[in-house]
Amino acid sequence: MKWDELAEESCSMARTLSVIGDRWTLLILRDCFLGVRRFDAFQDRLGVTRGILSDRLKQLTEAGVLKKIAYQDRPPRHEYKLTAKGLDLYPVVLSIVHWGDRHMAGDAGRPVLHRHQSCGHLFDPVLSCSECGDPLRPQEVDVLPGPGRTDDRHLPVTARRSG
Amino acid sequence: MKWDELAEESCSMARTLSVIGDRWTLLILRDCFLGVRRFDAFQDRLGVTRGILSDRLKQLTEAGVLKKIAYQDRPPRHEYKLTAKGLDLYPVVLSIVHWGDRHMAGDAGRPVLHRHQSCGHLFDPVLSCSECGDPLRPQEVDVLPGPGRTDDRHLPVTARRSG
DNA sequence: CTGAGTCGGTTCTGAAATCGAACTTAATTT
DNA sequence: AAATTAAGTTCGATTTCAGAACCGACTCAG
Repeated sequence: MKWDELAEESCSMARTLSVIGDRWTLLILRDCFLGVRRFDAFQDRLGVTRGILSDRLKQLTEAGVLKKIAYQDRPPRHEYKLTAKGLDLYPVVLSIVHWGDRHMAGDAGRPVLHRHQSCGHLFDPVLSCSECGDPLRPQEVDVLPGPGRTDDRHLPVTARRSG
Repeated sequence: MKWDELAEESCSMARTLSVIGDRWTLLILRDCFLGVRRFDAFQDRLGVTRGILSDRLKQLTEAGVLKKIAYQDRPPRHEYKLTAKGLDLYPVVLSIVHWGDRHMAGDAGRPVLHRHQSCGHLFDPVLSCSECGDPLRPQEVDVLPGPGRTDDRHLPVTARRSG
């Protein structure tokens, strides 16, 4: 399967991965959320080759996750900023960071801490139910066919016993 | 930068991506959460080549995300199951799916729906603060150096003005 | 007891992606 | 005039991936 075929799958995960399912892309997004905006700044921080960086920034821009904003005209220069669509990736990024904090931090502890401005506390992110507010656990979630389903390859195995 | 170097970075995101930062790995994990357990079942559902699948399952097992469990002896056969460490990736997987639901679903709507058993409602996942319970927004989160930090390449740009 | 099928892989070759380094273009600074 | 900055592009060498065939241990049907 190729990257552009991924986007056609009847699965929201596959479609999302067609945009962000690459390690450099996700590291670029991490830096975006940390306030990095310029080509050379990404390159210095990430250590990625310029060719790859150029390609990934173009893809993210075409996908509507980043937008190019000019900050001077002669010579033309611009910076990359997260769109609303890109800002919506915050839960993805923070969930990934949090798993690393819990399971990949060495004895020295986690490399960064997060503080919630509105309550003032250091916190961990928790994924919870929009309806009742309780934390979500995989055993307590049913996966059902939705209106946009075109095949049942991505339903749970327990829901496909008829075939 | 190579994959094994990623694991040494002073950044929880980079460390996590050294384990799951690959599109096939994440699709394998999606299927794990949907109840897929066996090599050929993964191969049928994903359309991945057997060589890649073999490699990724080995990596996930070595990383402690999956464990091999024998279900018969002659010939030796086993299945792959999520460990506790693997189950902790649920917020990552669900956040990715949810972003796809919001931003990549076509006119037909999302391919699958999620129902929370304990409250009975169809829901969206929300990332919230462990301390006050409010939804987290990137503008309201401060990133601070933690005890395990070994350099400041992964701090926000605003926290590095001294250098 | 032969032949097909199952399961969990490995091996092979050509195609594609990535790496590192150098080069380009337009403008400013020394 | 020469160096520097910013945002890329280009190029050859290396690495990874895709697609297909093959393998080994066993079971089952005839």
